[in-house]
Amino acid sequence: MRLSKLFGKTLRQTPSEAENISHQLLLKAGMIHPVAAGIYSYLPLGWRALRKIENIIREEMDAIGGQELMMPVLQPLELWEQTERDVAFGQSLFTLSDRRDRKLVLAPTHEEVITELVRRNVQSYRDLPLLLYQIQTKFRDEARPRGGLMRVREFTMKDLYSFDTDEEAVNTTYQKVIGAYKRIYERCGLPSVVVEADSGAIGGKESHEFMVIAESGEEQVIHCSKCDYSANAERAESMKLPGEEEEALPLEEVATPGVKTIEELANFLGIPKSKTLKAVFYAADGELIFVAIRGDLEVNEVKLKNALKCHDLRLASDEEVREAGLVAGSASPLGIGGIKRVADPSITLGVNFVAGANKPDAHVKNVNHPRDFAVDLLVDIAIAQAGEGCPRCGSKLLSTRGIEAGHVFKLGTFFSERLDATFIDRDGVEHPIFMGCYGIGIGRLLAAAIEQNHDEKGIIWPLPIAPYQVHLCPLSMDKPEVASAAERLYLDLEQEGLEVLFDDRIESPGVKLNDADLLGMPLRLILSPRTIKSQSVEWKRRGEKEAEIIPLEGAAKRLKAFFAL
RNA sequence: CGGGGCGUAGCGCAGUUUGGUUAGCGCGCAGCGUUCGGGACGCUGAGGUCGGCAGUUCGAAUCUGCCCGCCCCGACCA
Repeated sequence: MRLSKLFGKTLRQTPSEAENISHQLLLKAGMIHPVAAGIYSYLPLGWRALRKIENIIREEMDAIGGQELMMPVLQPLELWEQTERDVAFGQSLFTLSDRRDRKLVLAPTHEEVITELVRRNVQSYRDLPLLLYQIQTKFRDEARPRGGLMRVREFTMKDLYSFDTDEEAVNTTYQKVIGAYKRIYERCGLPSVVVEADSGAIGGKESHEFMVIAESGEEQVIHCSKCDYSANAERAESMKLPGEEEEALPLEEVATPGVKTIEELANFLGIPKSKTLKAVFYAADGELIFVAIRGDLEVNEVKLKNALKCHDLRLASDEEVREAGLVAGSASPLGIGGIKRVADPSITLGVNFVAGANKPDAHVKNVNHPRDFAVDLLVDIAIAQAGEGCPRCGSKLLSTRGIEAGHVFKLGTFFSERLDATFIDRDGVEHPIFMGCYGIGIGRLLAAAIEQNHDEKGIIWPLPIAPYQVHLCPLSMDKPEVASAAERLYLDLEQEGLEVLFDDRIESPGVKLNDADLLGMPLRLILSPRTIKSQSVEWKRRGEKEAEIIPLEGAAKRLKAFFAL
């Protein structure tokens, strides 16, 4: 490809709208163009990189027996109502009507359609196991798209669906896919870690995410300093620090004028926050819920949502709390009734807690569970924090940030039961099919690859996903001897089947070299009057400091051999 | 959805506080010439509904109201 003809221009200044590095570099290099919030066009270079990633994914999916197919973006809303996932996705689901006023959705994912498809085509255990995948555009009306390609509303995703006869077979498939995913990230130049994850709106039993560890990542990962436990913070468990051991004392009311927060309470009474009980009110699908947790801990809303099995969860407003006859700021599990009470097990770690008195300006000392109050649900709803104990081995937990580059789920029979996808086993008995699903956001993977592979000058493409392998960069293209040598070398390289970006522009060296660094192809070849004189060409790998001079004669063959490795 | 910031040429910005000729600058773009191993220089030139609508005013990029869009933090998010 001749750079002079390439659609898409590099920018000298970084567009001010971009905050994170992959976003800045993709814009600056002319690889993407914004259309609206979270909606991008891919220009030729960006598109080539994206397609390279797709092909790597295809190869790895095919290698484990996956079969590629294609399903529509446009789907009847009815199908989503059957699994109630129209509710689960809520506002993130793009909906529209056709000319007959039929309700349609722009698919955010394809479990419904594929389950329906498999239902029609699988009858027997002999048809299983089955691995089907597609690379397709998906739509999600994200509340806040961000970070360039990191979180967008229209994106390309590879999703693989697995169909097995039983739990055990699913486990085998699951491990096989995890293996393929590891190879994919590795080939894309991305070190990834597998972490336990929440399964969110998709439901299902078990789920793991592939995280690329990066400061710019949206996700918080909690991992053990000793063993291999690691989990997304929204899912992570931990051993909380224990409270003090002491004799349980009788209840005692204390006046606490003006004290509203846990912070103020601890200061006012001169006790640690871990000696208090925090009370929080939530509205779960509209129902007011009382939540208690030890004062030094925070509520993990994902866990709480899962525990309550609700779709919509938010903090209750002061008004809602007041209407229920309760006092925010001095609420207490003591004597509270007519409302669902949920508590974190941390309320049993320690004794003689200080809790609210359910009236203003007062608290109660020496509160103990279950002596003084009962709860309806005692379940882990606490955020795990660095410094706490690993749930497996007890060692110290650490925290880091990561980009979610892939997500795999064991779905069980959620979809197959609702959409009636069954098979007949060896003994003639009908069972629902066991499913798994496995997704990779390709644009996000592209962005993650840049986040991990760049320097202050620009992108450093990992070879397998680079838009072109070679950046042929002749300086002084207006000199006939340079131009003709460059043209010849370009032809030779293309003839060897190499992917070459040929900067045939007549531009100053500074411009050409800086563009080469910005665009970031793995190998840069320089021709100039100097190298022509010695019948040589300069060879430099992007990301390495040292250049090498090789003879012009046979250079194309040598490159071919280099890339064949 | 809550909080904050921003919207003036393809990109980066000034001008808005205190309304007043033809709205500026740098980069980029076009032409000519000189340069040529890390974003060269000179000359000439093109390019703008000042996000939109309405209002105030003799006069609005500038003041007022409403709306739209984009970015960031949070909530949210397979």
